[in-house]
Amino acid sequence: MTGLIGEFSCKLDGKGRLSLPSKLRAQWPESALHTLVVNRGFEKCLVLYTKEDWLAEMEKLNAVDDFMSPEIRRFKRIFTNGANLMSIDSAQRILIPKKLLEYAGLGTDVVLSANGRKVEIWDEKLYDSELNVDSNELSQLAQHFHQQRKPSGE
Amino acid sequence: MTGLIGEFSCKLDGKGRLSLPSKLRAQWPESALHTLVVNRGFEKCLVLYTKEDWLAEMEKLNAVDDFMSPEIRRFKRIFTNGANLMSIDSAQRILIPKKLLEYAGLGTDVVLSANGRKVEIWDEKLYDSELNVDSNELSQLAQHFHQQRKPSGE
DNA sequence: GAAAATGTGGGTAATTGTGGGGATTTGTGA
DNA sequence: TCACAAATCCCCACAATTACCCACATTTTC
Repeated sequence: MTGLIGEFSCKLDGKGRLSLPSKLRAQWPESALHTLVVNRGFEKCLVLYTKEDWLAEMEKLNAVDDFMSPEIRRFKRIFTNGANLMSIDSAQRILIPKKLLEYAGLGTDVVLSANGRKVEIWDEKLYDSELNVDSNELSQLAQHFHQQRKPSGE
Repeated sequence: MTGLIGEFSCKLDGKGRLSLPSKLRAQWPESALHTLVVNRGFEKCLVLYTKEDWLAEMEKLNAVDDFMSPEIRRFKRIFTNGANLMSIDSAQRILIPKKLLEYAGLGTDVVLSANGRKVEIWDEKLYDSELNVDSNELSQLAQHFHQQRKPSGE
């Protein structure tokens, strides 16, 4: 449940429908497929969860009361963002809302990238350039990661 | 019941009527649709609840005694004041009172954003700018959230 | 290589969204 | 109390979107 794996190339048809690869579907329980949640990602991509996993994410947010401060409300809003419920049709596809298609700049060719409990949906070209690094940059990123990791480890 | 999900683009017609998207309606029991409550939001937006959920919000307020202070009384008054009971018409629309339209600056294009037990109603432009953050600001917000969360964890 | 399962595309019917006419109710001022 | 204007409600009509269905290409499995 917490270890989705896989990278898949798929096509979006003219109606904005995306068929979920069977190898991805197989990693979720049958029942979950009728209540999936898509949302904007922080980068120019979308994120796909089961409803259950999405609500679990939301739990964290709802632990803090709205009355608290404007910043809290804004933060929650930004996170909750464009979440949309959807279910797969008889051909194992989901219909992605227009607004989200635009947000992520999705064309015909897209890539699904599973990781943890979420699946990122990228336009293929953007995905390729996102993953395109030279070794210098990679080692810089690793260093940054290491520094950020320390404080919370204490 | 506690997990409304969805972001919807809708139009307000010239009469101030807003049709509720079917995917939102489907998340409430049929019976609730005839007793919805709209109110001013803390930001420049409106908030929509079922009557049941609204009453639950009121509970929070009533937990604090009126004797406490003038500010308490004023807050309660203002918060309670804007609340309007409404029901959907045969075309699945609600009629939003003029005063509230003005308060939230609602034009033709609005966005409904569901989260938890409430639905926020925003003018589309305001909504877009509310959600538009750069990464610096976002990390500040996240930090703020993190700090607020701690106390309740103890 | 054949059969099964999956991916892709599109047509059509049903549902939903949007707008507006006009009757009824409510509020206001003479 | 009446007349008038404004707001609200109840209809209907059309446009847009979505759900459902089928066909066929492609890939996988045996």
